[in-house]
Amino acid sequence: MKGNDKNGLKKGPWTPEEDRILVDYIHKHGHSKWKSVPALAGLNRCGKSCRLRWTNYLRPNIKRGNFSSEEEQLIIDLHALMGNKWSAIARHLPGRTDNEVKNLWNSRLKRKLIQMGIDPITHEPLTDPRLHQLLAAASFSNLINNPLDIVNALMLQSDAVATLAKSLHLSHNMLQALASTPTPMASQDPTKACSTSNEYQFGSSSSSLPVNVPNLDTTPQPIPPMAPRPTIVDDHHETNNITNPSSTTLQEWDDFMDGGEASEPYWRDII
DNA sequence: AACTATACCAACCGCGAATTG
DNA sequence: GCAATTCGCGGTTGGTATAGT
Repeated sequence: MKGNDKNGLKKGPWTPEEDRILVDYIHKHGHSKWKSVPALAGLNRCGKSCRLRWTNYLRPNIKRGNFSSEEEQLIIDLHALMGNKWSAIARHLPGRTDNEVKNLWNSRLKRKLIQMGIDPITHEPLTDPRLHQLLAAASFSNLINNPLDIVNALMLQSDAVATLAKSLHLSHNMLQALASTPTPMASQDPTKACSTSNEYQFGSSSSSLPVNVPNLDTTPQPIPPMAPRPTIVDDHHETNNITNPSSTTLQEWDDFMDGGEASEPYWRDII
């Protein structure tokens, strides 16, 4: 039957009635065993489908609607730090699910970064071949319609390439600090290390977003940016910002580097 | 008005980790 | 200690809405 799997379980979109049944059941009995939830609740769904529906849609305190620019910026910052750890990123955005964050990234943020000349995977400036590759893959009609944006992206790149050289220096300092500081943290997954902070702030500039991370219990620790930090700007203002590469937040990275804050002792303190 | 392309989002799938017996 | 089961996560797909031609 269409819409049912081989076990006769229903697949596809949930109906309001199914939602009501699931919510009622979980409110009364909880969900200690997802596998048994559908049978006990009287739903013709698999447990996995119930769990997904609950965590991504029905759970209390889910925040629906558009992401604010602050939330978008935070996702970019966290992605630079954690990579595709959507659940970890979502934990820092109250009311948002990993699925929502992932969808936002794949549908909008990734493209925005590419337009700004930033590699969405590494968060580093795109090299020419990589830029062409991504631009081709993304088929940006708006870029094509506005050749100025391509020029802007390339200008951003030249600005960023200089920054990249400095970031290599930073990496060197980090490695030195790691090598000379025997600590368990050095061998840990940085995402795990991050998730144990109560809060952290990106960069040292005044534009850093204060990131409140609830329900975590260790000492707050400022974490510097791991990569040039692109700032998402409103579409309506994008052109104005981009036409002046020197005014981008890459400058913040420069300041961070030039200020000597990213020296080996700095990283040793962090570690 | 009809068709096509694109963007967005909900849901599914498969895999690895954690838990249980 | 090990196999089976359950859960959580990230990647991907498919449906729908909207914009563009």
